[in-house]
Amino acid sequence: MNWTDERVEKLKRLWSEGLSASQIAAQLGGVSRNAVIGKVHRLCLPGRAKAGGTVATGRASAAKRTTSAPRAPNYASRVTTRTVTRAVGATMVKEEIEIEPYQEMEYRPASNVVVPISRRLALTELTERTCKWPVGDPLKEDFHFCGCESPDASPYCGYHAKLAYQPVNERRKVAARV
DNA sequence: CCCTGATTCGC
DNA sequence: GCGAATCAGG
Repeated sequence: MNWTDERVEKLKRLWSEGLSASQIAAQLGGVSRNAVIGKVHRLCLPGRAKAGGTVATGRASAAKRTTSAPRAPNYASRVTTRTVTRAVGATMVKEEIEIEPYQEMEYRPASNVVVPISRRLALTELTERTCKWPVGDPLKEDFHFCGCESPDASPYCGYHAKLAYQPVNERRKVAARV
């Protein structure tokens, strides 16, 4: 991939906006985060103030809110927290969300299925262990992938794996020709 | 183990 | 100039 003027400009912009090298690499496409960092140095762009890891974000003050119903006292408060970073226009949004394994306390519908919350990842941001279940219309802007954590080397999270590998189980296979 | 940026050095 | 490998850290 060539460092065209456009790409260099985009690099400068995103870097100044505080995006990480890997995220910039993802947005540019076709380059690694190392390439981005190397380019940043060659351009003599100002490095990150404090080296090593995350730029200071107001994580403490930012979103850490209890979104769901109160837990039953019996359940251990197993709360999965996950840090989601995404670029929204010209702003980096870094928030910590809480995902509770138990959707409801006692009210359990017949089908006890926990629908995962999509992380809305772009194609370039998928990794080995993110769910690659596509969501939405690929031709539209808001197309994205589930992006939830997928166990082992599975291409999908637990929920979407069930969907993916469940051919005709739902109903009794009337026309079972296999 | 996931991630971050920084540096080096062969190409 | 480029970027993978490596280093150093959270």
